[in-house]
Amino acid sequence: MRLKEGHKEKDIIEAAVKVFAEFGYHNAKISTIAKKANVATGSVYVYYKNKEDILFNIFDTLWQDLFEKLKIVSDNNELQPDEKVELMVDMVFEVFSGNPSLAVVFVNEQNNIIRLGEYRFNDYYEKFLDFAEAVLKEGIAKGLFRKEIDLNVFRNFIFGAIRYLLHVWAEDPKKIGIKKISSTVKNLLLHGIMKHTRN
Amino acid sequence: MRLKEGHKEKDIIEAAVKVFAEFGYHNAKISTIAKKANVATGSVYVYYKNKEDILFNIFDTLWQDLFEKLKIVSDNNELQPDEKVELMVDMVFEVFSGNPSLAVVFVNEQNNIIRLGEYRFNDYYEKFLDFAEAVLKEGIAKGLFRKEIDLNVFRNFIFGAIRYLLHVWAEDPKKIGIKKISSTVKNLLLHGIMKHTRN
DNA sequence: ATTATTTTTGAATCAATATTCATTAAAGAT
DNA sequence: ATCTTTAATGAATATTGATTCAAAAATAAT
Repeated sequence: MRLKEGHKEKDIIEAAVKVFAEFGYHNAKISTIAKKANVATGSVYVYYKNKEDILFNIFDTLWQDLFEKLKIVSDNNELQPDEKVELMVDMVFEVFSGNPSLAVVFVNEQNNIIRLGEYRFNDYYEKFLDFAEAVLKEGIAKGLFRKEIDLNVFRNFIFGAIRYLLHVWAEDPKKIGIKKISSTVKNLLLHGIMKHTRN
Repeated sequence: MRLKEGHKEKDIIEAAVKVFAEFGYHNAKISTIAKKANVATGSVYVYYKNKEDILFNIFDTLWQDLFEKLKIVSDNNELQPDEKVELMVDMVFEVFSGNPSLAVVFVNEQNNIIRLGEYRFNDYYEKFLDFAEAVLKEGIAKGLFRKEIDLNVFRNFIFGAIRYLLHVWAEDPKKIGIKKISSTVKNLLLHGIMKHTRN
């Protein structure tokens, strides 16, 4: 018997994240990924069924990570809804903060993933938005948030805004600090841009 | 002499928008576009240099349209900054309201376009964000908007949120009305989600 | 009606690259 | 040391689809 040597499986995924981020899924060559992972082209197929399987793997891991962390915030009954919103925003940025390439892939390939027809990703994604919606609902129930906000629009609004800022940040992490981004997002989300003269 | 018959040029673009929206740029076949435009495959190359030229054309037209309309709002000195924000949001949704496929392409292929290395699109895009930034600045100068908001984060925040909602709407236009979306966006943007207890 | 010019056509070409697979290498078992 | 089993390799294969181009069709001019 011979054991698999090293961390090829992980090496390949990590290389793939970088290559997908740089070239985009469709322009990323398996041979480039293999080279970056210090592995032969054929070896990629020992560990993954095909190219899309690699992408799916990246997203699976990512979503699972996001959920796990989101759930901790969501389930914490000590927190007020507005604090939850803040922590959730922080959390998302935190997940990506060490890995800009992953953020780029997450944002850019979302639609590919859905088009490839793997329904589990729709589910992940729905579940994720449900968290956002639940917090808003809780805030409204507690009389803390304004009830005129449409829940469905809200959850996509926040998702879209964050997703995009993640992308902007990831394309050039030195340009704007992730701290500055997340604090502005939280601020905008809770209070909007206007000075408040009304109740 | 023989004249070009019909509106092949336009037919091809319109078919391409639909096909790109359905399959994504990379999975869209020229032959499919040709078929949908009632034209032979080769004819596509009479009117457009190649596949990316078609995509560029779509974006060129779109950005020009967006600018033109944005400028009218931006230049109107009768309007208060908050009114401008509202009108700008309306305007963007309006541009796409008759053509969901166009919205899908706009959102999904943005990164492709940038990766294809055509710098004019970066310029379009920067200029577009500058409008948003200018309005915020004006509002702050007039004491209407809060000055803590980071301009750079703001402009990407709003762009990302709208872009994404456009996408959600376009994927299933019957699901949420575009009116409901834009009014919620305006509301969220100006006032945030919290009831206001502070100044 | 014939000719000249331009458009349209779609099958053939060509390039790119994902995937396969026969071969080689390594590790453990005997 | 030899054998067995699994891992790793990368050149060869196969597919896909963008692009080309020689031929056909349409129109206008003569």
